[in-house]
Amino acid sequence: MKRRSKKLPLTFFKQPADIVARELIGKILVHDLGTEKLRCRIVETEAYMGPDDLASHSSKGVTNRTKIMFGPPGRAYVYFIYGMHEMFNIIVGEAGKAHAVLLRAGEPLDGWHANLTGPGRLAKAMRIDRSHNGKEIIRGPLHFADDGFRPNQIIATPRIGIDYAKHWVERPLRFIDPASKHVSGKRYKPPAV
DNA sequence: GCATCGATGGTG
DNA sequence: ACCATCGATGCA
Repeated sequence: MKRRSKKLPLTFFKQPADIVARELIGKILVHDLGTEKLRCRIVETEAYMGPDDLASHSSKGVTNRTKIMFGPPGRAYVYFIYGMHEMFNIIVGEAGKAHAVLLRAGEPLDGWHANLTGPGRLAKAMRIDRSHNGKEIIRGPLHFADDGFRPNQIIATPRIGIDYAKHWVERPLRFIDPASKHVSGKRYKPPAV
């Protein structure tokens, strides 16, 4: 049976990035394309804590690329990297603080067969690209929902691929559902039983 | 299973 | 000259 789900309100996204990143684990990302509705369970996120965070693009200040990060929460920040991948973030926190949450992995729902393990694959499978950059993603076809599911456990680890970020490298700002088989990376192994 | 490498283009 | 990645390749 399918649980009833509710859209997450804007107030949810006004919290700091580390809070939102943790709370998004177990929630649902929805992209309504009209002909079909793509849904996945979020199992991995990362928090980027604003200009002081040396891993965050916002640490470069306001540029053409990062200006969206300094705007109001609830909008998408989608950027292109390594010549082939689009990364999907949501701007959170107070406007101007440039907090953001990167969506790193999800589990396909509704019998959908897709690989959403890793940020590039998640964005591609969910059909999110640079055309969504700056778009409001609370009430529109792209939004987040809560169906009442709660992971048994949520674990924080260091973030992936930010070795240049000095003392921010080891900060536990990556959040995962360790029970999911769709988490990316190799930094966390569940303890052997 | 794990390590290494190259694709490929936006960015400052 | 990098880079919030991924898939292929080599070797075990």
